[in-house]
Amino acid sequence: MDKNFHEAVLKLVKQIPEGKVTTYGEIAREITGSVHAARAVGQAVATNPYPIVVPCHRVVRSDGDIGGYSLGVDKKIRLLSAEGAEIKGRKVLNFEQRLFLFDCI
DNA sequence: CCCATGACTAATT
DNA sequence: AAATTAGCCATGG
Repeated sequence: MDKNFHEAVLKLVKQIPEGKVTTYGEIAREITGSVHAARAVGQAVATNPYPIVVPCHRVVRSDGDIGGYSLGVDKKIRLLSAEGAEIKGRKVLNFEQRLFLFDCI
């Protein structure tokens, strides 16, 4: 198995500071260089790594939508709210402002 | 190698 | 603003 991709994703996700979020596209661009690899990124985290150990709940969609979560979207919203991120329905408020970008993409 | 699937994205209608 | 289409990538059967 080539865990390289999976591991790379987890590594980046772990770097997301509390209260901040990032998008699947950014992670994809950081690893593969293609923003369209976002699906692959989704697959990587969807296989349920270590919940909470890896803050996968800080990964949202490019348009500010929550996206999904292994433990349920509700749990994701809960966690984000607990970190100070306001959630409206399925969207993150001021999401672009809380967006955490990796070192010079 | 081919096919189907998914926590995606961008563009179009 | 919501729904559809098309593109792109890794994984598993």
